Amino acid sequence: MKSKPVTLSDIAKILNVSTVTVSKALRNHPDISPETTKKVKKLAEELEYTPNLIARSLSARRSNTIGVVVPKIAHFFFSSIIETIYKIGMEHNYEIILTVSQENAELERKHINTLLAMKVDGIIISITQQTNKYDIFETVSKRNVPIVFIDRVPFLDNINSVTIDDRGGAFKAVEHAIKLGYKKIAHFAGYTNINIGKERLQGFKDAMEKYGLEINPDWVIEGGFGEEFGYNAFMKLYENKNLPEFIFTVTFPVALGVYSAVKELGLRIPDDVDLICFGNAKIQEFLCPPLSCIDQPTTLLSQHAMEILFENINNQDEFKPKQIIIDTNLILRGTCNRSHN
Amino acid sequence: MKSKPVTLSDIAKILNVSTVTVSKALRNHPDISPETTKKVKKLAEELEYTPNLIARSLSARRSNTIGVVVPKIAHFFFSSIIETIYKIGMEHNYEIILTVSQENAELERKHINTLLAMKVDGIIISITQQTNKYDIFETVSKRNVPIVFIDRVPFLDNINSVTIDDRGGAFKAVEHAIKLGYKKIAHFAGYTNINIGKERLQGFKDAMEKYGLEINPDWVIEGGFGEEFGYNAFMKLYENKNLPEFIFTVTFPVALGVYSAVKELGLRIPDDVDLICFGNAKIQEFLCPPLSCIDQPTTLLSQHAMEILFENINNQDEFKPKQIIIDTNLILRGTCNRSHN
DNA sequence: TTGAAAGCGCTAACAG
DNA sequence: CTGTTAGCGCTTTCAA
Repeated sequence: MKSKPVTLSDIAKILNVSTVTVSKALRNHPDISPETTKKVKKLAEELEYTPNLIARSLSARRSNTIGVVVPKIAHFFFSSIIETIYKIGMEHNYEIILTVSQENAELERKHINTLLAMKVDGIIISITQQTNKYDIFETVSKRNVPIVFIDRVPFLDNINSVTIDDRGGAFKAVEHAIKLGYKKIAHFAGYTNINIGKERLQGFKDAMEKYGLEINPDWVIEGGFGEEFGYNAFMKLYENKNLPEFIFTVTFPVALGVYSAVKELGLRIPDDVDLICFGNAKIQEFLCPPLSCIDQPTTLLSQHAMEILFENINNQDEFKPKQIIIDTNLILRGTCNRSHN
Repeated sequence: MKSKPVTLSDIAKILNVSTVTVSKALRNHPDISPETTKKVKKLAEELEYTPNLIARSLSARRSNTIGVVVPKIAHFFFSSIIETIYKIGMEHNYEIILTVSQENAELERKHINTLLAMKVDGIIISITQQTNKYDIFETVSKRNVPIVFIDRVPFLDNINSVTIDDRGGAFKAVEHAIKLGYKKIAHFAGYTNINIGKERLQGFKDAMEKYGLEINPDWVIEGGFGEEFGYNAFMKLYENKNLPEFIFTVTFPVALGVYSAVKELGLRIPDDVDLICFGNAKIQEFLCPPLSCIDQPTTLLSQHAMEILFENINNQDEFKPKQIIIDTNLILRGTCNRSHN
């Protein structure tokens, strides 16, 4: 027995009131008397009425929906970011519409357009590693849709952004390595055309400079945020017989790639080469040896982003863009944790 | 300069045609002459027209949207399932509306209702570990919304489902352990009120029985699919001085919990206790020692689920529910991989 | 090949 | 407190 959904006017007819009354009653509008409200709600329940959110959005000009764009889902960092966004969204009665750019700027652009077309009330985005044209973001604000950038943000002023203190965090990591006695320090640097890559590289340089260590250009390698990059970069150094004593990697996956290469080559961490990465994941504790890292508080990141977004949504007019930078923590585990001479 | 979105009728007015013509032209409807179509499209582009998907959905009675409900996101298994669903959805021009039940049946129910209210064209769901009332699923089909269950499915006939061969996979794992010479074998079993728990337990029993090994009830422990469960279960056995030689865990996170406990207790894997888990994740290679497992092909899972869903969507009427069961592979790494006497 | 009419289900604004 | 009117932006008949 298939049935088509009951509507406001179905209820209205039965109760001999107007659809408006039903609509208001269902939304607890103070206009409506308690008895009427109760009557309406009772019947709605009996009839298993579900509001048509599409119709509601169209007429109310707000969808109670937030669009999210991330480069990837199955990823320690992003899946945790997303999870928090979902939780907070739910608490605020917002539905989340998540899209995945797959690190592809073209796709990212397409998703943003879709989100606009879906009339989301706001957008949270972490841009791809190749995003370098920013006009789509202008389209968004021309459309009056609040947007907040999170972690991976464009080089733009006057935007809402929540980022990690990438530079400071990187500095912390490298400084720690230096204090342990390491001198031949490499940085596997991701892509520096995007803020996180650029800033982390800068933090690395800051530390090297502060302690008067020379930066060997062969040991500052760009090329990605994923495992393959870490693997390849390490392999290349090995083949060139040019291994550093220590590596600071731009992300956890890159470090994983190093683990992979090291293992394959029969080397040992931290004896043959030691390392630390930017980005925390619980699983690091279980690695061999447990990987030390710079923690980026993902929950905080998402919380701030959502908070700003909601403020902006409810304040369209006189809202001034906010930039928040979140502090990092050095987490020491098996690597980067014993002195070296 | 904020602007409000241009609509069909804006374009229609300028071109001196009707909105219908514009609407059709934009959708390449054969009704419209090539020239008109071209003209319309050109102007639409110039004006940066974006269709209002909400309005479209309302009038077309289909949203081109698929609802997804999963228990968790930041989880090796689910994040990979989700990622594939997104990819496939995009290829078919469907938007995915993902919701997270947080292993909470009440929330799950709420999300399903929201998805119905959002008029999704179909639903893919992996149920929570506590879902035991199935009436909401009847509501879904009464509403004529195709639904396919994936991996964690209700005990119901005549539904679309794509599952892993949990029983067979568990059997494989335990059989392998037995052949290695293990006799004192435990199973950390999750919850058996749900198919994956029940079937994996059954597979464990099958193997034990086939090889004439006795099942020690103290070694078959229920209680969850997460790390804490694995940790606690192992700790309890240890305190009772009742450790098995080998543990088959119902999921990867449970195995991680065991690693955690083992490490804390100063024991060694696989010498003091060996193990294998159901569920594959690349990261297992990097554990200490690398964890062997039963691989569940997540991509296949999602692919089949999406395929069935699309078939069902495009075939509303004479569609017969399909059940697909996917085979598993034994993946041997550092654990469960050397003979024992 | 085009368009007029009607309506999807709901809500905002205003009047009673 | 309740209802009338109007319309959100689009698509689906169906007639011209």
